[in-house]
Amino acid sequence: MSSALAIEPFSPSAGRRPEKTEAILEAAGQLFREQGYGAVSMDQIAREAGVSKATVYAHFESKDRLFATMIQNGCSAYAQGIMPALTDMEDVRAALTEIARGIERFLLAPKTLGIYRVIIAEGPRFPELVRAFIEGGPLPFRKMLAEFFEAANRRGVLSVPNPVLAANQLVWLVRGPLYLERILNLNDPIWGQQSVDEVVTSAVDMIMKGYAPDPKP
Amino acid sequence: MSSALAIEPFSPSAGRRPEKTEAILEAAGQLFREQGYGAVSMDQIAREAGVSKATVYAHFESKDRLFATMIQNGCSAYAQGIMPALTDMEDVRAALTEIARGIERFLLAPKTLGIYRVIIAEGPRFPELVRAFIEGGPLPFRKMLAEFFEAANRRGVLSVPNPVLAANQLVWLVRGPLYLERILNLNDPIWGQQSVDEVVTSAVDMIMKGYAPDPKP
DNA sequence: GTCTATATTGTGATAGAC
DNA sequence: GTCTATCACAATATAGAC
Repeated sequence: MSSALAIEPFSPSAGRRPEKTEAILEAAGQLFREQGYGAVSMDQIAREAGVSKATVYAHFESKDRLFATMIQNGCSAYAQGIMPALTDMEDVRAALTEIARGIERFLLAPKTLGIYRVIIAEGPRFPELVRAFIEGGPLPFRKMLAEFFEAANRRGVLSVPNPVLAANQLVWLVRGPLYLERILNLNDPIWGQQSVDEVVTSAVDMIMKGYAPDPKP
Repeated sequence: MSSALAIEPFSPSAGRRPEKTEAILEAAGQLFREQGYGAVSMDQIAREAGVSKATVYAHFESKDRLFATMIQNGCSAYAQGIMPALTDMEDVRAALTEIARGIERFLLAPKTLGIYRVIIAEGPRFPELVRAFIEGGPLPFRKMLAEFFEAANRRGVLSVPNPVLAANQLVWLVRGPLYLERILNLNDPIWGQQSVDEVVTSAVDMIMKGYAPDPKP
């Protein structure tokens, strides 16, 4: 219920077994992502982690803090999982396609969506956690993407007046058409007639055409 | 906890005061949208609606059913709120801009986002409710948009190979860049340098360029 | 630190008077 | 139908033995 959450686990990890911390964190992460914060009890987490409830409380001061730590873990994975997408930039279309595939692979993965689901659900109750999440994941990625567009702009291979906006557009051209059915956990597609490949290809196409450099006058 | 939820309130509304039903529904809606399902108690709802808890149970069989009815209410508003966007179609750019503004106005409004927040949060626990939500809101709107693109395609003013995909792209080109900061209830913008007008204008531009008809050979 | 057993508070739901 | 008062239970959190 406290609204001031520190980020780290207990400060001095005196004597606590790191393997148990890990097990608890993993169990909590899976359960929270699958069922949400309110639907998961500390008993379930303890059972799933193979420890007693008292042990959970020995490692994490409260359910809130356990939740916060779990989200932080997800942010690290987030940043690391998508960064290596930017390698070459000779062929813009190829680079964009590579990035788009990275977006699909990571931003629409079940684990990532699980984190989004719970952050969206509990965000209003954990404002500073939301802030940390944004700055640990979406923001650095968006910055990186914007820099890509700026570079392309400087080279004259694209004409991008607002790189930040372009970054968001690329992200959502890929993520958007598949977002609802995935974040809502629907088994069969809502709209039909949209393969992942088509979404990716069309998104890249859209960016290429929308930001094509002006023809020489 | 039951997973089989009928949609309507109690079947025969024998003697129950509709004004109280309305008050309960409104209070529940506001609380659920603001705080989520798990964080809101029946006591709060009763207090906010100005009735006793027993009265709430006289009108709605359970918390689940109250939740379901509230979501259904939102779907009606959803469908009605965005449909009138399609009036003229002489000027495609003007029509698209009109639609884009409608998307911004409705899909990013606090009330709509509140419904999305709670549907995303509790979706896994209420599969048939999610289904009803999709079919009551997003799906008919997407169909309507797809028909617009088909018509534009037939007239030759746009060249749209996959109208359903194009519909999703337009929706998310407008919604995406503003989505995170709004659904997470952030007071100040995350990315900066993105006005609503710029997002709308750029989205329409993107669609126009991406689906411009081929020049005559 | 880790366990079993327990204290305590919250909540969903109901019984009975009017 | 609507209220007050209450039940039954589940969940967070802790005490005390080892």
